[in-house]
Amino acid sequence: MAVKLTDVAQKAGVSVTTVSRVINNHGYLSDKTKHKVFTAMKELNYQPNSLARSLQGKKMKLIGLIFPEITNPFFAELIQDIESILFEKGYKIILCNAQRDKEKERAYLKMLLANQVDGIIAGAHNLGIEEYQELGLPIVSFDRKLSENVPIVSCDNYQGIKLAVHDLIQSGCHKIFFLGNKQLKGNPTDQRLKAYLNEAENLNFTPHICSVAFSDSTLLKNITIHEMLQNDHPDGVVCTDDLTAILVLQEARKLGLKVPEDLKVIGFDGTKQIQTYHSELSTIAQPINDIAILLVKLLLQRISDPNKELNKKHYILPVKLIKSLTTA
Amino acid sequence: MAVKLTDVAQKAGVSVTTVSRVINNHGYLSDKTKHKVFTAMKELNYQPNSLARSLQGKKMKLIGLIFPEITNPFFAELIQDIESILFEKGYKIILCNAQRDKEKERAYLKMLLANQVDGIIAGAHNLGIEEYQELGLPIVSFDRKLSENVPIVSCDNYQGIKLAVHDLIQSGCHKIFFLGNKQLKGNPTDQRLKAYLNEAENLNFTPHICSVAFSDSTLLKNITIHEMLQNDHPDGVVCTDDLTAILVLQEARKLGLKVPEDLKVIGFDGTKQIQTYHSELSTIAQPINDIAILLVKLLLQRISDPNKELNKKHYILPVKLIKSLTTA
DNA sequence: AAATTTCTGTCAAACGATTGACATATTTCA
DNA sequence: TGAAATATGTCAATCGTTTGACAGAAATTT
Repeated sequence: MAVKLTDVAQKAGVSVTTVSRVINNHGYLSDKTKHKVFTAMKELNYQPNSLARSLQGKKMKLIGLIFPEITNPFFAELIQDIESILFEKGYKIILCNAQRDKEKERAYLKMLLANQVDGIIAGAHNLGIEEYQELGLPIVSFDRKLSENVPIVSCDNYQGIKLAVHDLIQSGCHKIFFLGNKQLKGNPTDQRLKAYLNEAENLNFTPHICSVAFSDSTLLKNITIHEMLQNDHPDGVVCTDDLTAILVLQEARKLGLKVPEDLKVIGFDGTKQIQTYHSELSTIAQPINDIAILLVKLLLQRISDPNKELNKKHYILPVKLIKSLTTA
Repeated sequence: MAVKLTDVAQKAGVSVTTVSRVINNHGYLSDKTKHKVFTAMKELNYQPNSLARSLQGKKMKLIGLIFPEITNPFFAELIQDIESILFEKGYKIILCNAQRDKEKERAYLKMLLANQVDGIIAGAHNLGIEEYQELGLPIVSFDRKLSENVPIVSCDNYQGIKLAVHDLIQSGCHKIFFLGNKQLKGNPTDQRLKAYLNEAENLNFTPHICSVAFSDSTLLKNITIHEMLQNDHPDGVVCTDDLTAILVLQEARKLGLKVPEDLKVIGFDGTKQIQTYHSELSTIAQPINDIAILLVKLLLQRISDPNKELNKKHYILPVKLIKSLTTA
């Protein structure tokens, strides 16, 4: 059985109350007793039972993370950063993999509630707004509108695509395609398509949208991309994520298209991983670490002061164009 | 405040005991009462407090996962698979990112203990054996020897490298380098180097080891790889992971070496991600999903029957050679 | 020496749920 | 009709920890 308060008390030769007082630094305590208790705790390798503590109203120091997947390098890096920052602050994370599955996401929300998490960072894309509203828990969201009183953090999606389009135009492209999700759902990522359409108008080129859903299989995406390249002959493609952009590069290679001479591709996300292992890809880089820092900061703020009005609903962080060395 | 048992009882017009009995299906219960209670639970969106339950000796249904990083696609896919399987069985995971940091790993172990996890799946590489021994918790390990009574799951590391070496020889290579970690620490992955050395002897070629640590930075790895390619002119390289193998491909390209004509490279891991986005890479594929299934199965066995003797200490799963289309 | 401050202990209630003991009511079926 | 089975309720203890009330003891100040 695990070591408990009474064991420590016995070992230190004091009462349980005293041990509890030492741990919580509560009331008068002599250095001698404190020392006795601390050494006893160390010797027994005592860990206070978080569960029992939290029943007393103490914080669990537990945060739920809900993301659609972790194998996507963007989410992996974001999650890793969030985890590191939270660890520094004494929080642990329960990782939830919503997998584009509404039911799973719903089940996860219940579970997080049952486990008394202190708050949730939500980045999944499935559920309607309602379920999040009635949780009564501090929540912050990434790139997703959940409810009026859930702050959103996202990168400057609009500026990102604008940068991408301008870069392609400046590189001499004339037939620029937008490759990504076409559906608008009121989320910040909608700005990507909007930016493309606006810039098409501003810069006077005809918009071409090739629709692939984030959730489409690689196979399906490849077919769509293949058709686009073969039938429509774009000379520039703006993609809404790096992985899809790489598929475009691969299909282009198969078709014997020369990159960047015949075709220029720009991705979106700019993870360290893609930049390291696919440095041939130009991309719009999201400030992943800053996003992580801000998400955590906002969440901890809301945890410590849940009723405070939001000073801001939507935090938009700047993006950066990273040009590939081969395209330069 | 969160809904609790008393609220449900009040709503359903029964006693708390009855509600608890309904939830735990304990004793005699009429369908009518069950129904009343269930509807009350739904209407109030009641979630039993896991913490309070676990104080009663109930399982938390929580598993701690300790891995060195999650941005590596291999770990990302393994973690994702483990998570999915555990979710199906009603378990959640606390994700711990040990980050090659001994202190962080130690802190995590304490934290998992304090949070009353039911068991741990360990894949990190930092700590000495001692700390894991005295946890008094069901543990299973991936690719790592932790203690006599912690079962290990790994792929057939030996066979993997053997397959790789044979393939290179059959493809006509004469100067085959081993690129990976040189230190032997008594872990299953040591078999990779061992297999290489053995096969060098069996197949009569001189072994060349180029040492890069798993934890080296990409920059450092690149320098080492660059020097190896430029100074030693290998015609085949066996890598102990796919990411390093890709670095070799990239450096080779920079040096103007033709792959596979001048140089053949084989990686190790075979993640879906690398296979999708670097299909030019031959690799030894680990059966990630099977590893996940087995890890979970063994852990749950140990949780349900902690004192049962292990029938086996080390489970070795078969690997598969995946040849790239370009090399074929 | 008396008053005050500091320290430690005992005791008990609370957190939310579980569960056994026990009582009582209702139903079932010999 | 009466015994047995079924159904529900009351009450209290328990899990490990926190915390307030209260009581003394020891140390410090006046």
